[in-house]
Amino acid sequence: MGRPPGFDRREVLAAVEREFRKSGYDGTTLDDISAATGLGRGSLYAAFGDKHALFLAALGDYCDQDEASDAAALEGPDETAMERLRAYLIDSVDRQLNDPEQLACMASRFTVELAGRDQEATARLRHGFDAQRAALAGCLRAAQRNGDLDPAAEPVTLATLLVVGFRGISSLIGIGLDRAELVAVIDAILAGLPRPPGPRVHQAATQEPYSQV
Amino acid sequence: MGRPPGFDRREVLAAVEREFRKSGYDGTTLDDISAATGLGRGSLYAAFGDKHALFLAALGDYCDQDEASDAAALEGPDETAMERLRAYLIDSVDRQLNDPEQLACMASRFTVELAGRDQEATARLRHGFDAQRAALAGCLRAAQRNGDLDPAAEPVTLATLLVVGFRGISSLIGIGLDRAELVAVIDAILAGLPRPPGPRVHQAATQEPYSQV
DNA sequence: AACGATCTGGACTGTTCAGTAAAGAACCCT
DNA sequence: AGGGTTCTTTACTGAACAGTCCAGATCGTT
Repeated sequence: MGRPPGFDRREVLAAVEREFRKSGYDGTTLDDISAATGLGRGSLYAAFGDKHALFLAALGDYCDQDEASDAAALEGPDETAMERLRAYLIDSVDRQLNDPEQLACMASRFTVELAGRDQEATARLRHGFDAQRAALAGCLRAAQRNGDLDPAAEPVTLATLLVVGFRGISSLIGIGLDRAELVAVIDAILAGLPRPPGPRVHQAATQEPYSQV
Repeated sequence: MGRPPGFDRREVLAAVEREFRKSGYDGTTLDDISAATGLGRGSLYAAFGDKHALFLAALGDYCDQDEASDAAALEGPDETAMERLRAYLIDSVDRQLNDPEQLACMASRFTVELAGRDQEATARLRHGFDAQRAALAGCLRAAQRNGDLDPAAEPVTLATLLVVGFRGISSLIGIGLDRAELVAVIDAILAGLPRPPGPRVHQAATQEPYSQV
């Protein structure tokens, strides 16, 4: 038994992830990572391998956490499914807006940057997309059971629509859309989800959002 | 009067744009650009300035064309406004899917990559966003005049929603969503736009899309 | 307390990068 | 047809890059 590592793997990967997220894959140098983590290049290579392996480790760690937190945020009783959906979207906007540098999430950024170029990263991102969509579809099914959503609607298509909205919003925050506009878009998306047919008259333009902030 | 340039500026900028779009700003080298355009580094520097200026020129040229083609595609009689809207979204998907490398559009890519880092590029991208949104809002107002859309709805918010969808779809093509899924999402977005209140009963989940492919 | 295995960090290497400069080729005008 | 101006290409430069290596520090074990 020799000397144990003097760093926490999760903490290091979080710092690495942030660097990559800030400057992109090509724009991040090992010196940047070394400065951000406080580890020398030798330590980084010994612990994680080369730059690409280090990136994949950070991406994997990020996706794991993201998938778990998405599932947790969208899990719950059928009665509040629509509220969870709205809170999930608003929260993701707020998290990015409150970020000191308003960086887009790892998934939004690297889906665009690495598609068709880094197969391993793309595969991991695809898995993350499937997980996010599945969590959203589960929440939509709960809403259907509660009578908030048309039971004839296809949950996976609507979940894909929500991920599309999520990614689109995440990328557009970068050019300076403000919170009020984004919240209005989120409410317009949710207002457009198909309501169940029945006695309640649908008046999309004037209806109340599912919950207020 | 000396020797005139032996290249067409638009053609060169189109090749430059494609290189940047493929590999990103940091990932594109002047050698790549030199090979793609057939021009030496010296000619490029003399004609456009340094790498950043060259990028801005290519971005500006791309945005100019994009803004013009968006405006043209969405202009037309009120009666077919909804059809133009759908055709516009479907066309943009098809253009990207038929691209030999399925590259995301310039705007989608660099909005994410350069936000908070390149102010000049971000300003140009913001201008492009505003133009795209304005063109969509104009088309939505036409749909309102034709009675296809709730006159109480706010066209700019809905136009923002459509840009969000546009950008989200563009980025998600990269991880392998197929055309059928994307068309279903587009139809779900359009089906969710608020219909005018009135005798016609709204049954979102089962209604027909505005036109079939 | 001393040993040995492991971690650590800075120096080193070959490569590639953006940008420059100068020599040579091509073209318009007179 | 020739002169002058502009374009084009090649070779060059200093900096920055990813990745390697090794001497020294650190800690669990015996």
